[in-house]
Amino acid sequence: MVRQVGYPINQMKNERVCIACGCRNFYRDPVRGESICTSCGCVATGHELNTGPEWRAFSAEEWAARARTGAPPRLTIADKGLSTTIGRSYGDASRYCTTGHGRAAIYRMRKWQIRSWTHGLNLRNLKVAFVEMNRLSSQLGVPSRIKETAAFIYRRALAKRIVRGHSIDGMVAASIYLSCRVHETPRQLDEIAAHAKVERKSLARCVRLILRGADIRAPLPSARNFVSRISSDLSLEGRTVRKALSIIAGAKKTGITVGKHPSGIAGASLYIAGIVEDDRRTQREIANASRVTEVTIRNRYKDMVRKLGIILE
DNA sequence: CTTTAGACGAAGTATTA
DNA sequence: TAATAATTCGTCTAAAG
Repeated sequence: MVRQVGYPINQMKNERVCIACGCRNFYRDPVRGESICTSCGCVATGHELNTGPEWRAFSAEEWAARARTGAPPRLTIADKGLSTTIGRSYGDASRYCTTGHGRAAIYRMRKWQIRSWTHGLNLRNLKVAFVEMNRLSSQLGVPSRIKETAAFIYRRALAKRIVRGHSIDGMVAASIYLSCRVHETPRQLDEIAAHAKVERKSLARCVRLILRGADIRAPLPSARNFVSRISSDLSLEGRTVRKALSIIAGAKKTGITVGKHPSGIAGASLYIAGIVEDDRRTQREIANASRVTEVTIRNRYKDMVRKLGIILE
């Protein structure tokens, strides 16, 4: 279950062609609802986000329960309205994982879900947790698809007895953080901690606990995932974005990115790309948008320029 | 005055003994 | 558990534009 939640079918089918270069390689930024062409860097405001439900249903009754035409999910029926149920048919809506590993994974998912249902104690915990999850999600502006995954992660953590002895709020925040990573639109710990009811430090501890104990595989945040957010904050040109992405790709090949802060890499790449493409921003601007310090931007960009042999001006 | 460069120690993280 | 290495961050100083 490397990717237990895929994009909805209708989004996958809804492939679009870049107006500028004709390719189909869009990098989506659901936070802003924009798609950015990875070939030419042009930004297309995404209609696809609203063409269908952002959530995924694991079963037919789930689909019916979630449809927006009905009453909004109520917390008083937390075991129905807000819970994610995995149906018995093996195979999920995005048609991944229909045999072998995936099948076993879905079986495991289902087992843990049922286990967490049946404990009445957990229900009370879930009610409290979902209140915070809704609050934090809307404050952070995460799409509901990510919120659903976060709920799933939290339920699993609860089922595996990881929450016990730690603050619910911290675990909720950690679930959202991990969910963002699963969906390849990572947020930074600081960003989430700023709106959560816990310190960054304990949030990080919760994240580690879940990662270790709950068998959640969230890909490490990649610098690429931060580029679109930073660049649109700074209104950088498309060609600059594209340049930055190619710098990142080059840097990854040489292996100088491992162990470094991804948004630092992203910021430094955009800084370099800005100079190269004559679409320059100051280190301070880049640092603010990247949510790292100027020092980090400097160190990273010096490193990249030296190791990649980029000539500036 | 603003931007950039670089040095220092503090703090948090990951790995190893 | 303790020690170690590598990293980011905040602050400070200095130079260049």
